[in-house]
Amino acid sequence: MLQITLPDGSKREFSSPVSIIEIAESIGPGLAKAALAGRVNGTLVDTSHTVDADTEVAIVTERDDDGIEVLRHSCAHLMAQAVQRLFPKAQVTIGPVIEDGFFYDFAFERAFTPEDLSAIESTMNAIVKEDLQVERSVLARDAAIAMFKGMGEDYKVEIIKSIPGDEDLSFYRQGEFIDLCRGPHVPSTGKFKAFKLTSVAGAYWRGDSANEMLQRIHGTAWGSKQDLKLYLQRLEEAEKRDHRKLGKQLGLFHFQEEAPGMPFWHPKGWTIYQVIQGYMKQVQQASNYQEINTPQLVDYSLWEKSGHAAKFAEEMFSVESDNRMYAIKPMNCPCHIQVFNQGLKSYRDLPLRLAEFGACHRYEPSGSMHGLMRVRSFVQDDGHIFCTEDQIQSEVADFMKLLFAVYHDFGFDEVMLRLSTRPEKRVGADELWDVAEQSLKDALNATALPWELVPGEGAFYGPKIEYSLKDCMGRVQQCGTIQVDFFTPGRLGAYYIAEDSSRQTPVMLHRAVLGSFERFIGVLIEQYAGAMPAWLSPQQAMILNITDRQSEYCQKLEESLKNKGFRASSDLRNEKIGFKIREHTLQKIPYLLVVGDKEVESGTVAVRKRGGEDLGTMTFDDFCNHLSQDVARFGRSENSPGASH
RNA sequence: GCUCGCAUAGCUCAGGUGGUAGAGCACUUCAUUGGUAAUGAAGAGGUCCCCGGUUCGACUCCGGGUGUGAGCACCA
Repeated sequence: MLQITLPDGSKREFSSPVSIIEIAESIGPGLAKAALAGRVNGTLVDTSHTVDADTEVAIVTERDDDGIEVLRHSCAHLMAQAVQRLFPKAQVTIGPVIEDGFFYDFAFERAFTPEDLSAIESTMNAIVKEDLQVERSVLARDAAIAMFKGMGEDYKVEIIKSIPGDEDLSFYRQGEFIDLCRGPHVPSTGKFKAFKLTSVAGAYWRGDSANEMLQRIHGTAWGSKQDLKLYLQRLEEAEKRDHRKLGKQLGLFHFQEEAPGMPFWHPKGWTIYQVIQGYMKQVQQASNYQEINTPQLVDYSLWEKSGHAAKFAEEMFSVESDNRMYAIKPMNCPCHIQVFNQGLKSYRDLPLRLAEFGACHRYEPSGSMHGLMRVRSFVQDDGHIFCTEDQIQSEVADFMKLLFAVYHDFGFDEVMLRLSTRPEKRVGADELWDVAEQSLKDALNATALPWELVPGEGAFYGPKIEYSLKDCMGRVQQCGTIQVDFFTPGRLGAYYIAEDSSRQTPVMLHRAVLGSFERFIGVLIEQYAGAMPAWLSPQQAMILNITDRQSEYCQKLEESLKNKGFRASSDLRNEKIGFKIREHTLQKIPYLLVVGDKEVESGTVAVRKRGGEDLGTMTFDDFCNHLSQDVARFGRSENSPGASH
């Protein structure tokens, strides 16, 4: 007797070993039809999987996240099958599930075209109609290699050879198509209801740019047509929030051919920039940073000493003048050490915190540039803390507190934390790396927040914590960072006099909260879809007259608002009020003040918000109070607690 | 940097088998002074990204650049 426990706690008995699909059938034909996979003691399996012991079993359908995942993975196989039907010469490589979809990489003599994509999609639909059974089988490594060799699938052979161990490998066959795969997969190709191929692009074999380029086809798959539609709508919405598009529409900045990757900031965009910078100045002052400023051009020899030239020469802009080579600074740290080095430092001076809104230039690879998110000229809210080893812990903790308070003010409460550890190419002794990595781990664990370990991704001089926000397309944008560096200060001759009057090398913490103003503003634009919170809005209030009779009154209002420190202007054009409201609403100005004869007479303003909400008529003072409160709230949501700094 | 695509008015975009181009919005002028998302009329506006080649003739075809988009690689 076999006892199966279902997720609701109910138990079913079977007289002999039983498959997942049979269990589903015993519950109901509807469930059997919907079954995509099973979960046995938490492990996902095919519906054909046989259970031969007392255990917990769940039937996985499209309503399960796991079910969708299986569906997407199987959809990648479906696509590969279609590709090989249409293009028998195409070789398959890998086809994993990703967020919202899947991709599959093919080796083919030419690139796939959009026309190819629709042909592939049609063939996929045909295969769905054929409702082919998906069958799992197991082969020994040697047999598997022989099989793929016979099929001319060189990449699969290479994949198998690179799989460690010598266990047997599982395969999935549907019709004429067979693929190496761990599974599980849907029971038949008839299970797909909603999928779409979205794009084709190049991708390197094994993610290595030294290798040949494959053709990657991206697709998305969902449990229902409705879900697919919602997903496509979500993509469209995200596109409308694209900061590049909004930057143009709202007149914030532009790029042009003569300065690739270097933004030209317009008055409105620069206002946002300046407000953020002013805010950061205050925050850093309150946290005992001292602001400095260092040169834009520095002799190349300094970058050689620091080790940057050896690693980043290709990405540095340089200038020759009077037979001397300068680099346009790609980063600020070596310069900050020069400031530290002026005058003899005592242990009593530590921790010494230097901050700079440092303009940097890097020759980023052309294909990596992306609006404001990745640029060649940018300004970091950079800071370096010179301290002793004992002080690392508390400095990192203080920095994290500062960072979360700032993000909270900007309306970001979800932050992704990652710890990147020693890379292959690095400087310094491993014992020091041990200390540096451990201190960051301790700091992360002290927060009780989840964090991800990314081995090998640290800077060449030290490990780092990265703080990332998501942009509207779901792309993760790294903003803040803190890095522990035991090496650069020593390379550049920094030292302090310790208690025992010995010379000691300080530890340097590199840190940035926003990362760069450029990227952070890009993320903000997308977060708010261009409708910046009042404190950041380039224009906070626009005064609109209805006829020329109110012009003088409007100008007085504008002046009063400006005197109170608000960013206000008036639109006195001879246009209808509906026209002006439309225009300024599209420009996402938070408050529109409508003034007609009635308002002039009573000394009031009629207040309309950019979302269309009518706050009614109020006195000028009441409006000023309202706006003040809105500005003081920063980007924090209405009911969230106040700032902690 | 790599693969593929794209580049036409200030903006968003049409367009043509190779005979130098159009719309809407914006802009300018005139009329209109209108109470919460587009008043009407007229006018002006283009080296069709750049450099070569083919051709009687190139915005269109070919080659090479540059910029840009998606993805990959890179990211101090």
